[in-house]
Amino acid sequence: MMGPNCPGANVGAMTSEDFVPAQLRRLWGISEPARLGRPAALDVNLVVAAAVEIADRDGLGGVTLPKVAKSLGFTSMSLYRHVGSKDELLTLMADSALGPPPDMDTAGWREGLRSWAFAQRAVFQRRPWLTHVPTSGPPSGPNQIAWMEAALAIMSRTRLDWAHKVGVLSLISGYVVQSVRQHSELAEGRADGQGQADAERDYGRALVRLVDPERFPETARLFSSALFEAPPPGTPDATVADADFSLGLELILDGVTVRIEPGDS
Amino acid sequence: MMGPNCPGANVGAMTSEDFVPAQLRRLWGISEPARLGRPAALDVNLVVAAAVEIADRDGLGGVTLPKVAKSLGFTSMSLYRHVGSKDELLTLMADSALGPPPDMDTAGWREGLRSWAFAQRAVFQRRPWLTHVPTSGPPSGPNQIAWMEAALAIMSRTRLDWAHKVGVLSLISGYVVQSVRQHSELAEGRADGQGQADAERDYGRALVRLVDPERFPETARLFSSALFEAPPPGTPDATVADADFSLGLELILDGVTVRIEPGDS
DNA sequence: GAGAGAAAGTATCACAGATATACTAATGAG
DNA sequence: CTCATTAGTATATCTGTGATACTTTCTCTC
Repeated sequence: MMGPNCPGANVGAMTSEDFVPAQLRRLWGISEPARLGRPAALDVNLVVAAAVEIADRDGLGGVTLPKVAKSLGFTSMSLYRHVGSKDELLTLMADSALGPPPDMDTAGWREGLRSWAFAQRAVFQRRPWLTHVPTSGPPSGPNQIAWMEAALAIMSRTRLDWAHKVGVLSLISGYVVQSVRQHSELAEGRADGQGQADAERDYGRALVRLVDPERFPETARLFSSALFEAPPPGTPDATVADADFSLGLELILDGVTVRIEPGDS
Repeated sequence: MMGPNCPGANVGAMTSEDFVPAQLRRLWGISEPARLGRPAALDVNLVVAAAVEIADRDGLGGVTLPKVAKSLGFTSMSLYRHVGSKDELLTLMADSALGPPPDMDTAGWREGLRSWAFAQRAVFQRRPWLTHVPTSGPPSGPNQIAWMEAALAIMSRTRLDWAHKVGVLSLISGYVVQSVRQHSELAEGRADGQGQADAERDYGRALVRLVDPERFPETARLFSSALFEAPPPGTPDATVADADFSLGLELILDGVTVRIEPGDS
């Protein structure tokens, strides 16, 4: 799991008071520079930046230790000196690529949460691979925490208790992830081959033949409803996607309202 | 992508009227038995069943073509005769493992959707690997369609339009997936090593030292809130998880209520 | 009642990625 | 200067996907 030569792997050397797992130290960028021995030409941030660049270009699947190393002019094994394992690299990439949250309107909780959700969605849309990074633990990177802080700040004037705040936060952030992932996976699925319109038409045609109206009456009605007819040709995909996203988000916010109702804005 | 020897790979041989992609045919179990040549000892269902069994035991990561083949007493390559690619195998597994939806209370939409969500959650909890199968397209397997039908049936007495029905459905189902995945991934993360309590204590200790109250005031308050103190020792994990799940679900249902409000039950 | 030829299953192979182990190289403390 | 310490490398193993080119075992046709 963890390379035997990782700095900080020798945990016993530290006081239990100072103990912060090596992974967390790397996540927060607090590693002692190591004053002895050969100086490092490489460091965590370099490695992570290179990996992120590759992910941006080729998706998460394109990130392999050999490729990252080559893009830096080193061998694969050199990376283990800095990141412990590929899983850890992914975690580091996720926090780094997430970046800090933008300044946000905190006037009203509803507007605040809405803009938080849209901001996060924008980040994920720019880097869809982020939604595919397996969450290997509770949020612990500095940027993840910063986003969390932003959301909590938005809800701070609210009478919600901590459990509700955390619940709302994870509901919304889960929704954002889920919705971006959905879209990006569908887009990927039809990447090689035909265009979106063709793919949808084929899908529809095939399924209409498979979905027996006796067995699946509602679904059959859905497939023959206007929803699956071609949208007016001028409509950009993004507009449709935004509408879908807003629909769910506003629904959630309505739900939140019910909990906050009697209280302040 | 698709094995060169797949039955049905020779698409040109079919009328365009009959055209249903090979993958869909396998998904719906409608492949002509092939009256010529050597009869098959293996078939899609056998392969999929074996793969599901492995996934149940070892997780999705444990599913590899060699292992599946060996468990059936064949070689890896033989599977390509029946499933086209590993990705397709995953899709087939997902639909098969999902199974048909149980009979459900359709009296009131709210109770209906609630029990739909809990039913789906139960399936996912039983097979957490299901939440990790990449969705390679819109729902198209017979079981996926059946679950969709069930949800649409529940909403059929409602005044929601199709766009809203689909929106609500995907919101809820996304929530279920997200929430089960979250839990299973966290559980996995602490699988090797210490128990849950230890892990959480370590997490808390480490983060408390990293989360500067100046920079992250709300988060710091959260960490020192009662929420992170140990729950009464008798409480089973499942109870806590159920409460978390219900919190989000009821919130969503409240949101749905707002859309249905003036209408029927 | 061959034997053509189609489909099932197999044997090998090439390749790629993760990561352990054992090396060589550079550098500052003493 | 020299040696403990740390950085990066070389090499090798193990595992997984999937390509290519067989051999086997059927049925259908002549």
